Amino acid sequence: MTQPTNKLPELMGTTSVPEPQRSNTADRYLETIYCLAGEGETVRPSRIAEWLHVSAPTVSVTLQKLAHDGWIEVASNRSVSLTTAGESAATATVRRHRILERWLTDVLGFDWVAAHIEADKLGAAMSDEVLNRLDEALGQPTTCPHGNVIPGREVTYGELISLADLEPGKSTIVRRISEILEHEALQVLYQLEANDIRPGSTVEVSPGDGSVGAVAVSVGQHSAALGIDTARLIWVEAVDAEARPDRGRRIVTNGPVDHRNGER
Amino acid sequence: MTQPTNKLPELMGTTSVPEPQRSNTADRYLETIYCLAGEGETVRPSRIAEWLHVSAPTVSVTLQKLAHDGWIEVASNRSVSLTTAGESAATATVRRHRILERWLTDVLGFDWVAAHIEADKLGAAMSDEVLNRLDEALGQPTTCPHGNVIPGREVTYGELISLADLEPGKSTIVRRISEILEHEALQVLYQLEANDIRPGSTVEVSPGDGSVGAVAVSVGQHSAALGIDTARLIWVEAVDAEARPDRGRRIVTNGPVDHRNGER
DNA sequence: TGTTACTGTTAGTCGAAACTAACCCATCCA
DNA sequence: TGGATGGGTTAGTTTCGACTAACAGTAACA
Repeated sequence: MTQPTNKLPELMGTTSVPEPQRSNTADRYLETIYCLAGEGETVRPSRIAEWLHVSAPTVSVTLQKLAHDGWIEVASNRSVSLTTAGESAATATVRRHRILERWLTDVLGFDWVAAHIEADKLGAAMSDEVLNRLDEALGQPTTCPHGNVIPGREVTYGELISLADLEPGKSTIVRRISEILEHEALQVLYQLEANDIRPGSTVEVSPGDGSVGAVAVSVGQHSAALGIDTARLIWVEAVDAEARPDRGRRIVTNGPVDHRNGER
Repeated sequence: MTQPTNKLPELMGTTSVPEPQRSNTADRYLETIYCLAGEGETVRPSRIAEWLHVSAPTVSVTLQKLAHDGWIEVASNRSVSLTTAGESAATATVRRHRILERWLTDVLGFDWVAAHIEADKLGAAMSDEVLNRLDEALGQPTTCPHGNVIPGREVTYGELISLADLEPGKSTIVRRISEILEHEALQVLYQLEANDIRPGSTVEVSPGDGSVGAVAVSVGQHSAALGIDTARLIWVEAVDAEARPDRGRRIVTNGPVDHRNGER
């Protein structure tokens, strides 16, 4: 919708420059850039196109506009990063999405996939005021249902490693499932939930040796085989914590950002 | 937003004709027509323009499209009415709006005006599934906060008359505040709520005789003066019920529609 | 070194939904 | 009877955000 008519002026906040108004579309792009960067990927136009299911030219033009309006910067190698303003806009949108997911799963009983889809739709339409009251009613949760930290909140746990790197035979706790699945493999996300592979679950990689491109994990009573690409997107507590007491408990304020991966 | 891309096909429901898809804009027009007709007004293009705060040509073109798609019919005297399909689409949208208003006021604590504005934004983005679960969580309310019946629900009470027609000195119960205020005088709506003139409140018209274009009413301890145009939009229980036992209790399924007003 | 593949941009188009300007037509009243 | 007045429509424009087609630059490889 594009009617500027029944738009109430939001007079609260600073008295400085009247922040250029972002469209819903702009918010979706900023959110995408934020999430991709948070997953440790180099953010390129092609990746954004894939993530948002739009064409490359569309991304190209939109990025120009976002750069012109001061939300992002495009480096000479075409990699995209958020400006300070862009970052703060993005965190607001991400926060919105994650709180909504919590509401949809915890209060209304939706599964992860449905909650993600609905949160996407609702996020664009919900005012900050409604969101804040919802947040309060939910008891100010710290993470989304898949364990991604809600910006502004803090979560305490040990160092995280990918499930793909977990030593077989040792059990540990699932902490976070990457947002990448939400955009590229919803059916996988659905199956993880159905197999009870979720934040807080205790998992163990079975010491089977013949696995090729897959890991066998057991969760509670049952077991499941995961593709290695999927396992890489599931983050669990490192089990050698007591061997390295210097690492100890760690406070995470914005998701376990890990830039070691570099590009894919 | 206008991307047809990430649109999930809704395969549930009947196997008949694939109902032409309505845009959010179409829904807003249908809702408007439904409400105006429900208030007993003749629905004309100019009225719709006023209600939605858009220009006359915009309405003209949109109505042509709606008529072409079979949602409405335009009579030779330019009055607009809903087809069966249009009616059912409109009731769905109105239901959505009223349930959302209930949630926003009862659960999140918003005032009537804020709730109306937010419900407008959210209604367009919320899927039926989310709405239904919300409805259930709310205990399937029968009316919106101002007493307008949620389509599909039933409410039982006596015959309604306008507060402007209430005999002075007799006290009665407020049942419904017209939707017209939501679109044309939000500040009045706000003041009514602040003065506790709301469904369920007991009111009495003070027998002052010198009033010109206004009525003085008392609600509980305090009193307030209402413009006659406002009083006409507040519906209360008729007090002569026992004098006419044949009228008795009445079941209202879709708001106390009253066509006697004709045009304004 | 030259072809191929990948990535990205430019140019042009489309549809939705709003707008203004200008015209059409009926009614009312002097 | 002949203007004003007001409601409605037609025509044409704008903005947003998507698209396709076509072109440009760089890297890989034969």
